[in-house]
Amino acid sequence: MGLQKNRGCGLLTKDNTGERVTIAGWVQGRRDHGGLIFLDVRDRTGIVQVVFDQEKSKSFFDQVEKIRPEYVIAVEGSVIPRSREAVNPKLKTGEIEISADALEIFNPSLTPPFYIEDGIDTDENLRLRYRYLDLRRPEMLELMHFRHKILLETRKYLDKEGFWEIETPMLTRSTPEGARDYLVPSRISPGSFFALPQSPQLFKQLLMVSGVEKYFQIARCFRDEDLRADRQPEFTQIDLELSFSTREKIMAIMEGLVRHLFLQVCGEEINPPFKVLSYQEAMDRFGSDRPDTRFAMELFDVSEIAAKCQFRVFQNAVTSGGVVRGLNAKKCGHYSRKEIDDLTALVKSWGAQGLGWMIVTGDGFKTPLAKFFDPVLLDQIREIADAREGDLLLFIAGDKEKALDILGQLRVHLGQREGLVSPGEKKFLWVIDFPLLAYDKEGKRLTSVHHPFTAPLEEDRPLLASDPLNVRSQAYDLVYNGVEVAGGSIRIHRKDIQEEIFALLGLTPADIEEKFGFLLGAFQYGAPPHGGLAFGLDRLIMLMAGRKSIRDVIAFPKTAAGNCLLTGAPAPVFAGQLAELHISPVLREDKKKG
RNA sequence: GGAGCCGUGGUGUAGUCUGGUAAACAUGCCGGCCUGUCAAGCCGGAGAUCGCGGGUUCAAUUCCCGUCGGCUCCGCCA
Repeated sequence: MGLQKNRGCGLLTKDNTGERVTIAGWVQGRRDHGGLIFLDVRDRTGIVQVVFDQEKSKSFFDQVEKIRPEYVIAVEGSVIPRSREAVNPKLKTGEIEISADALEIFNPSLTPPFYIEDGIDTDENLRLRYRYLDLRRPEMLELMHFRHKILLETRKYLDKEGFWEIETPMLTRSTPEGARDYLVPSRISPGSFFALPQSPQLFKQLLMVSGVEKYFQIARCFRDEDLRADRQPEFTQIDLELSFSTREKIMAIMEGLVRHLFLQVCGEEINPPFKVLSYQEAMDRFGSDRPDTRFAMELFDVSEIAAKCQFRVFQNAVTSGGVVRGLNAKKCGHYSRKEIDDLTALVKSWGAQGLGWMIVTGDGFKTPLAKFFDPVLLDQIREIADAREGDLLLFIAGDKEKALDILGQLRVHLGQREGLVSPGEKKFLWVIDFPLLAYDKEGKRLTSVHHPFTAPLEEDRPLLASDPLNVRSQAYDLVYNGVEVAGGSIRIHRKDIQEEIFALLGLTPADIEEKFGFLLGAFQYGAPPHGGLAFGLDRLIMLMAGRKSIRDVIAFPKTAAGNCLLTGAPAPVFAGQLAELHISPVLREDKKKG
């Protein structure tokens, strides 16, 4: 390599005027005037214009004429100011240009399949197949840089707080519960498999038993479930755990981390402590365990009033143990019948029986329900709903959990539709006191709401035996603008309680011994009280960067079908490889290819 | 596992509903001219069997069925 790059293209300014510099990068574009050729040269710092004059560049001007977009070149020259008319205010470096007197072409380039520039609207298929070109686009490179800064500042902050970064195995054992595992066959132990970790959960608890006291890891996690815009099969967590702490202390440290990241990486001030809501309150007020509190529109309960009205659907809901809850879509009284019908269809798609509605007018309510409510009841509704002229009240009747959930979704839908969220607004809050267990109707058994290692609230422990579904846990979720970005809990550190939980989850003593014997064993040798939390790093970065897809902040993401279009993974392997691993594929008839 | 949307020169789209000369526009690409452009300009040119397979029809980019790929959502994600 002849020419040695010594400057970033985008960093040159008129302060560099007169300097001899060597820049190197990719050709963004060319403007060929015959005897005068302009090239825009781009590297990760930005773009600078290089000018080649036929007279001055005689010895290599024929080379310059061959240069096309995305060629990789180096140019040596002097930084010269542009004349006033020639200044380009759109470029950071627009006040200067480089007058070239030496050129090296490192590599030509085919015409790229899409434009290497920001804001392209190209089939994602192509972007993923040519991911190396997609990442070359400045906005994508900047996202990678952004991600780097968040990782760096995370490490700085946690180090300062006394956390040690410790790596845990990627090849570990499959455990029941939770997501489907990615399995890795063992060559040395025929018929046995490793699993890729869904999270380093058990290892970090063992590190607490080991006396590490404060651990963290930027941990890659794997879950073999279907994908979403904000879900990839392999993803990264900021995972941490500490001993001798409390829920409140852990939450405070995390608030410090979030504040540090926003300040150092985005230059924005956010002010902990964050609001704390109990799960019950979050559900009652917002119909969600991850409420978006950037706008109000809180839910209200009209069950008692509904019980007294003549409308069968409402009456029946309440008498059969359910509820009638509602929300007030402020100033939406102008919605047409069709718009309300569309909302009805929407809530039906979420499982509602129907949608009750009342438009608040100057002299009462416009509603098909009018005949079922006497005026006293309507007045009560008006008060509970804080109904003013021009408002639209919406009601869902049914099972409490379902009604709340549907109203919660409806609330978010209306919030977006009505533009109630002001751009740039940031709302963090904690949700605590989750139920420890939930009933799985399909499997007809109890499952962990968080995970099986989550400690119950001390005061609820007696209920474990008598009323397990009403036991609350010492779990906490961090919610950012209606998205769960982190979750954690104080863990169980006693063998007997852990065994009790496993038993509630339907594991037999033999299962427990086989799958979790190592954990329970560790608890017998002085396990300290401990707890921790994990951030969904990709999701956090996505939100901080204002992106809609997690794929934008992952260098080499998978498609919705879990494929890598760049490498073609997953792919068949040679029969010999399978034989070595003592496995053979058994394809169902409908899954066979070719 | 289910639902919806999308697939037309390299790229982005139009055409498809209402079948009819095998396809239009922009940009990119190639060649020529051009010494102050930065979305350079002017002139010329090449480039698509309309994702793939089957069906209906005298005739299919267009209608039907299937399939593949991408995206979004539900289920799933302790």
